[in-house]
Amino acid sequence: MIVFADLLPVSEGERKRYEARRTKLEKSEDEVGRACEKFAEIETGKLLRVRSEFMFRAEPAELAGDPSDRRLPPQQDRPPATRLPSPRGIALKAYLTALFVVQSRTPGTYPGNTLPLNNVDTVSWVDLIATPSQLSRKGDRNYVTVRDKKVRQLHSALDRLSGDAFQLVHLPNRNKGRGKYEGFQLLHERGAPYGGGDNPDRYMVPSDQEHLPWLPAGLFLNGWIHLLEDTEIGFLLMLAWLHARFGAQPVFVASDIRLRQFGVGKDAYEAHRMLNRFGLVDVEEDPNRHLEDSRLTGYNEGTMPKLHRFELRREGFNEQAVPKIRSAIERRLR
DNA sequence: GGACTAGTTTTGTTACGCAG
DNA sequence: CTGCGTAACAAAACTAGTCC
Repeated sequence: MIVFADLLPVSEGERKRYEARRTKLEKSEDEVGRACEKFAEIETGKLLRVRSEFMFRAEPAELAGDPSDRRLPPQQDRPPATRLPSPRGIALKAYLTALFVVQSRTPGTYPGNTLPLNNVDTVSWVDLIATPSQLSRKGDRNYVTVRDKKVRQLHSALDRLSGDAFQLVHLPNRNKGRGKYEGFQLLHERGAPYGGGDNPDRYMVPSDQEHLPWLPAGLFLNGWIHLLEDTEIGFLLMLAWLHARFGAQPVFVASDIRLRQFGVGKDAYEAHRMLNRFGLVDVEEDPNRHLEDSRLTGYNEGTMPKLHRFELRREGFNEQAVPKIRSAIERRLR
């Protein structure tokens, strides 16, 4: 694959970011492989379908302060897909993973949760996640295993997902002395209402008639979910929504909609470059971008915007994430 | 106005050890 | 298995530039 950005020299900061990412890849690698094997042992959906409310809010969020700042609306005003990301949390990944697993059930039903959280005798939720966690030991005893760390990360993610701020998960055993996370139940993708209040609906497997944004099963089966950053997943979900709305053609978003309805800020928007390197997104520059006219007229006038256009490369997910990401990084650092 | 880059600050999860 | 306090840390968020 030819990536023209590869011809530009690598700056020091960029080199550092790529090296950090490679280190993380190396730490995660084995776990990713194991998770892929476990996915193969259970029933999952044929692809990941996500209801619109998860990544898009129909009613644009208010922007505080000077609108020309192009700042993101505050966390609580963004849709779940862009509110969930956190420095080292796995809440977004855990929720999407649960959706994917549960979508193997009959459409139109409220799916039960049949997997244990952590049981060595059978495939468990903890087997389906992979993180860069390493075995740590003090002297030669008293060590914390990778599995223990993953269980904690999962607990923390479920705490966050079930909190008032999100309401994407219900913990029926919350008040039990032990096993408070066992049997967690999914709630509707909209999560907590923007104005406050409760999310009353349990998660229902979408019917085949519902026309929903979707991502390929390879996101999970080939290990991408563990290795993409939350911002990159958020960007992919935005593209999936745009394709659901506008069909299989290059899509673009005006910044006002990107910020107020998708909650995708400048940094998350930059994710497109990495995703392009990984072969997951095609990027097309607007041919009219360098027109003399520097004044921008409204997007609704049918004028050509000077925006990049994107297209999901869904076939990209058919590749194994680990070697693909590694080669993209190597190619850049060479 | 938008794409893009670099550098800095903020954020809040995670790691960790230990205790119950 | 669960809870707690602390510190480390990575990613997000922000600031401030350039260029067209």
